[in-house]
Amino acid sequence: MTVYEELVARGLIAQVTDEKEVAELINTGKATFYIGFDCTADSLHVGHFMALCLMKRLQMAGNKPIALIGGGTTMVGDPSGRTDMRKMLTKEDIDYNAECFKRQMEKFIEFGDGKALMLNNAEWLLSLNYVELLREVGACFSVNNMLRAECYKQRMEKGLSFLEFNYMIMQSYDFYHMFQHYGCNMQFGGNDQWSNMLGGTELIRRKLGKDAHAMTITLLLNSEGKKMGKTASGAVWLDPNKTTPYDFYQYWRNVDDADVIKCLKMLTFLPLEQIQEMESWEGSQLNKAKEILAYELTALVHSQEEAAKAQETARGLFTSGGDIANMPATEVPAEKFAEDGTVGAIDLLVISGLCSSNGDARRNIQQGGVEIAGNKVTDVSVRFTKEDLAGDGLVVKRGKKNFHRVFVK
RNA sequence: GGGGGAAUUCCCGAGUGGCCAAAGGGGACAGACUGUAAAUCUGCUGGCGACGCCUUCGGUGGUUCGAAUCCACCUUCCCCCA
Repeated sequence: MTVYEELVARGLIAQVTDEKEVAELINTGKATFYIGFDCTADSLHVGHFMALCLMKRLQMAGNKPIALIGGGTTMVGDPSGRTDMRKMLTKEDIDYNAECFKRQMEKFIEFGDGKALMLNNAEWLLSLNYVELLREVGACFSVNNMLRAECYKQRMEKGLSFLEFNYMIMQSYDFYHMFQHYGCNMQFGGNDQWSNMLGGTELIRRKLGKDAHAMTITLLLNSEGKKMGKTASGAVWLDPNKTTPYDFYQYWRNVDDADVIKCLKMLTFLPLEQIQEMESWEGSQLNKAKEILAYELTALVHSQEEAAKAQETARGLFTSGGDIANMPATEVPAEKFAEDGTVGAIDLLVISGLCSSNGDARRNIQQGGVEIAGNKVTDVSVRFTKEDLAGDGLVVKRGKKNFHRVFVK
């Protein structure tokens, strides 16, 4: 099976400019391709992870990846897939974010020995001269065509600033620039980037009369058509300080039945044959597949060790007995104890972060959703002593899946 | 540049002087049922030392006993004309 065939089989490919040529290039290791990452946050998330995996797959096949950090494009802000304008980030924020991205990427892609490049488009975009750019590049773009692009269409109702309108031009210029200076002949990106990417191939054709290629990665959507990797509280981050390995593991452990196989194919490096075998699994058997998915991804993003820890903790909590050593834990500060040396159940819920306020904690208790040390708490006014919290402390549980250990030293 | 309209709690969206912590829906959360799944049903959804108090309806001032609601100015967005 060729690399390209494998990508197709895994469901990773959404659109390509010219299937035959793209397949030929990447199968023979002749592609120098780039994927752009705009630094809108201080950590990469699952969406980026997919892109990094793709880079890795292609790198293993002998192609040369360029990870492009969008220090320049982030100054403009990509309107694709957005219904409103992004918050404008300061130069300092962007630089900081770019630094964070860089560190995280180095864990996934091997950059030594010219095996891969990491570039920052701030390098060439920020010094562009406006009028010069308009004449050089602007003349190659048709506003009529741009307005027809999917990424702008949905903004026609809510409004689109001129700043954002230029995003496509910036991204196209990136490709044009790297085509000339780094021999970059292909661009990959999320499917929502398609029109921006075509802007680049078109620009290269017009300015240089040469062919460049583009390929988009299928967006990872769940069975309800929503982007995966998002929780109520935001994205699932790769930075362990923003999303702990345990939470990361749990996110994948909890995907819908309908999405497990797709995730395994698209996100893990497990051989396809092995995944195909799992496809025949049904009902509660799928739980096994979810565990594999969660373990594999946690191992890839964090480490084998972290994955094993998360798995052990989860098994302990959800099945029997349980190893509470790796459960998220918080020390109860001395000032939280009343004069009689006790803390209330409500305080413990808030201190542990399981509930956002006293009211929230009260509500959860009243609805029968709280357990402390294995006993259901039904009385809002239950209190605990320092002795109760000594040693390993107490395991506080909110709902079915949220555990936290609280203790005193 | 001229004219018209909009901004409400996590989101959508009612509310046009007291009955408003603010209808309804979505989402989230909790319970039952389950497989750490889905579907369904139920509850719940600003904060607090909680029959009370405090903060909230784009911002700042004002009118009033009383303002999400009225007035002025400002900010942002939409639509029409240029």
